[in-house]
Amino acid sequence: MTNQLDIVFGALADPTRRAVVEQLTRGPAAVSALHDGHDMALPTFLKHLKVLEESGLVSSTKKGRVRTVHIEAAPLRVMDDWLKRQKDMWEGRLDRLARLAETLNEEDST
Amino acid sequence: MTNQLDIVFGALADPTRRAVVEQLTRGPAAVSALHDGHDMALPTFLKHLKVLEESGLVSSTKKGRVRTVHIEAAPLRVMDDWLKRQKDMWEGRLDRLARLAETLNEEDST
DNA sequence: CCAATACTTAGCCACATGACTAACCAACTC
DNA sequence: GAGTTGGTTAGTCATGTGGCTAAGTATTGG
Repeated sequence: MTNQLDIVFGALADPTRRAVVEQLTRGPAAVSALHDGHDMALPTFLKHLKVLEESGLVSSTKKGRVRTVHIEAAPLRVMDDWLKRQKDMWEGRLDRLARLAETLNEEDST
Repeated sequence: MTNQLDIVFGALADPTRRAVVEQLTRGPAAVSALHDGHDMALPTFLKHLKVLEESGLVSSTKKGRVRTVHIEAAPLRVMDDWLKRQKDMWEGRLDRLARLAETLNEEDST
């Protein structure tokens, strides 16, 4: 039962990978350009890219010897939806509590 | 450089822990109540709770022998902000691209 | 006070993850 | 066509993660 959310949240639970996503929101980039500024060996970096790609957060195409990577919006939306659901449920509960408190208050003063 | 986002995303990259968060949006609950329905040994489950608590997503208080767990909104907001930033940047870029395309089109037809 | 309840601690194990080096392949460039 | 550039594959290693059992502590109910 390995949910897509597992993989997407997991992919973003790493500063290198989040940095790549942030960078890609400014436009597609080649692997080596993305690698610049990250102080780690290229194969290590490539593994991070692979994790991102398998999560669906990113896709890539190769032309000649250059692989270009671009961001994909869908998984971000899936996460956003999940977060929104939790927020709505939580706030709904707070509302109900507030109403309940008021009801009790009224009964108290009558 | 271990960011809070690392820990929060990491905490939610597990179905058991997400289920706990979902359950807690419906109100606080005792450890054993949360454990019900999760097919794993209690110590294992407790480790998940510890991860959630260390991420700040959840806090708990003990009264007598019962520990009650409640959700905390702040970390969810931090994540939401990060996601929103990415979305805004990404959509901003798409807008700029669209404008650019139009400009090129005009130049094309003049 | 004895037993059941509700965690808690300790210790073990298998597998996943993030890092590295070394060596390789495939395309441009001169 | 020889060398450089851009990426890939393979293999190793240390540490982290998620699971377990067994045994312990501290309330609470009878």
